Amino acid sequence: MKLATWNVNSLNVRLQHVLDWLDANPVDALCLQELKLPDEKFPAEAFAQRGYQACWVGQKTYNGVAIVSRAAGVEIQRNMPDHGDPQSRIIAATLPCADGRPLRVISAYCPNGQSVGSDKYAYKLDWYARLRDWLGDELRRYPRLAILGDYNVAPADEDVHDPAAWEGDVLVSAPERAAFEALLGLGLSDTFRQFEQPPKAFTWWDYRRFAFRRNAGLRIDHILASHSLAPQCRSCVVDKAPRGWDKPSDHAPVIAEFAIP
DNA sequence: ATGGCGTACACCGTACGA
Repeated sequence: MKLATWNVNSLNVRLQHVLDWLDANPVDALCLQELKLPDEKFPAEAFAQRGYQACWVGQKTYNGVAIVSRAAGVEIQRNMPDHGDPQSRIIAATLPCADGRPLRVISAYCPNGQSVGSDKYAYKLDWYARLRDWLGDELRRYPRLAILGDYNVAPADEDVHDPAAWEGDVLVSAPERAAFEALLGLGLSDTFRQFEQPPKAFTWWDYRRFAFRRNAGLRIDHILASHSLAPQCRSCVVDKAPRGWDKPSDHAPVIAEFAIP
């Protein structure tokens, strides 16, 4: 069972990249973020032609998340319940597994936060607190759970190309890292760190200043697995290739493989 | 200190991302 996540920075612009990537990487489920399109513009037919189902929650211009999967998802949850928040950042679905135990998959686009101390930063921390509360409920209902997405947090200095330059800045500030750690405290594992990894492994590189060429990136896209799923994780890797394609997303996909049927 | 690049909407400059 292979699960992947990719912030595509507009599915309108990146659809061909996603389809090409799926042809080469036929994962069981791909979580997408930053669709930047309304529900009625989601290209469900393009995925169906390749044997993929999808569920999504869109939004004009901003945000928007989806789960594209071989098997149809059930118990689909769009946004956190009682969220009272117009931003489309969460979708969850239950996928069947051959061993009869369901797998809960969540695609998450966590807020960026703009700058420390801004209104958007306060929204980010509040959103993380709501995510933690709701995830606690989800974990009780679905012990086998994976939450994949763009967390907009680099958890540790080794996830930052230049920790001194980024010190205290948005994406690495102590309150943001604490909010991320609080998710792990629910009983989730950062699957990437379950394995030996090359140094300077990142998932996002700024479009400006040749950041990708200089590998001046951050690791902000993560695959978290519950304690009943994490021991089955066999690998977690970043696929840097699409970041080098023509007109790329600024994020690269992350893929985790699990030893479940 | 700023903007640098890309996307969306459409006010063809401004908001936003990370």
